[in-house]
Amino acid sequence: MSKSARKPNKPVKTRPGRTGLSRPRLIDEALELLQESGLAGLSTRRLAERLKVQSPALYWHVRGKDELLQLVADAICAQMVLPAKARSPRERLEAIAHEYRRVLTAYRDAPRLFAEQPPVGPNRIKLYDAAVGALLDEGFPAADAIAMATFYRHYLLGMIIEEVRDQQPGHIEAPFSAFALGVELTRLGKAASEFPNLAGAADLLTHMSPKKLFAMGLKVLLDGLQAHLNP
Amino acid sequence: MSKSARKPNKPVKTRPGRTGLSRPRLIDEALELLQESGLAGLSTRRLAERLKVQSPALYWHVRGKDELLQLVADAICAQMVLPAKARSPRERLEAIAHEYRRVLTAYRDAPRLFAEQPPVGPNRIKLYDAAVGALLDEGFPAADAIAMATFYRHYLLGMIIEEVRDQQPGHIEAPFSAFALGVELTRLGKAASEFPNLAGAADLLTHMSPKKLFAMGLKVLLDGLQAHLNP
DNA sequence: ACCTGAACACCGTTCAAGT
DNA sequence: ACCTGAACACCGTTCAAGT
Repeated sequence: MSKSARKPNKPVKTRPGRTGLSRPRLIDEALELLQESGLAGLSTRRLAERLKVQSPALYWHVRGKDELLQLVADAICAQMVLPAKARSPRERLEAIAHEYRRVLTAYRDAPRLFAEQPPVGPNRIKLYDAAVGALLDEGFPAADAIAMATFYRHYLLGMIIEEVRDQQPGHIEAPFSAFALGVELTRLGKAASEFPNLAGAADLLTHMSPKKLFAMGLKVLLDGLQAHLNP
Repeated sequence: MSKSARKPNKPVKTRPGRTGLSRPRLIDEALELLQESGLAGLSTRRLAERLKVQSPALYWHVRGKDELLQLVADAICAQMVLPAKARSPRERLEAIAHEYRRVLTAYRDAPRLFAEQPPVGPNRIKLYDAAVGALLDEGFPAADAIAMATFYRHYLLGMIIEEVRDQQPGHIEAPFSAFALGVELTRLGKAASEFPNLAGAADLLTHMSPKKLFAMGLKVLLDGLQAHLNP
């Protein structure tokens, strides 16, 4: 994947002034840059530098940075293995969810990338289509299936964003991680008595694994869908 | 709120070199700038210009841009009216959700701001505490209540983000709006047959109001929570 | 067709210096 | 204590010009 089409030892000089730039190479290198430097480090200029090209060169292959990011997101999405249609709808929805989580946690800042960029591109649409398909097979009327697929997506994305945020070293400000919540509560100082329900929260959060949390949330969502189906 | 502490006609010259800058004034003006120019337009330099101050001056009152954004988010959060504890837990959760939606849709780019910045600050924590409180009263064990509150938050945020994205004029790329999905499907061209389940989706999405969608998603979530409580 | 050079209009932040 | 001036190290993008 990331080790594709690199220049061989003897550079294939197609023509003078030609650098062998291409959309796939852009995407490939952008993915590596994302892994190394995160979303903030993925700038057009740094990407150009990596490709040994002046940054305006990118704009011949890509409309702008947003399109580049959408292409990167779609490339990440391409790695998800969608479940076979033979399996039950609920199993499919679960499988999609876990694939989503698996792939998005594998790439640095991928959850944020997916949340920021609109779901554009064949692979992201394909994923959406798969979710809608499962919901249709579950028995939802078409309009509901589409709505539910949207909920489903946001739910997953939100949970994965939070899970990943906690993993970032130094990024302990998010008070939904055990440690950070404690920090924030003490930072807010004596007013902490205003938050009676969060008193023991910090401790409790320590004992929950992200994977279990994710599975728990998924179950809540799927049960909610089921309830909507059989009122 | 936004019309507070502005300089009167006769500027109160406290001391030479003193500009009357303060944290509340920063937050106030930042909120207005956000309304006018959106999240991308809310830069430290533009904010300084509005306050008739050199941009480094801000750094005496605020640690950096992130802290500023967190303060802004917390100020927005302060406008939410939390439900009385007398009401039933489910009613409270519904009320919180609708307040969340009401306030976040009132401020430009507020949903994105809330998603990007970690939930730090007294008002955001208070909101979190209120949700956890309702869930505890509903009968959840403490650990579950905290987990559920996290799901709840992400769910709401995700749905509101998508709803607002569609409202932005020109920002029609998100294929979860009726129009944009149609655009994207045709953009992907002949491969559209790969997405059998999305065929009529564009039309269906047209007939769903954001408010109804939001309420529907909320019901799904709350039903899911209920199912978790009574298995 | 594909890329460079130069430029434009921005960013967030630091830090010595002023008052 | 509170702010300015100057500077640093960046951004994304446009556009004429080159090959």
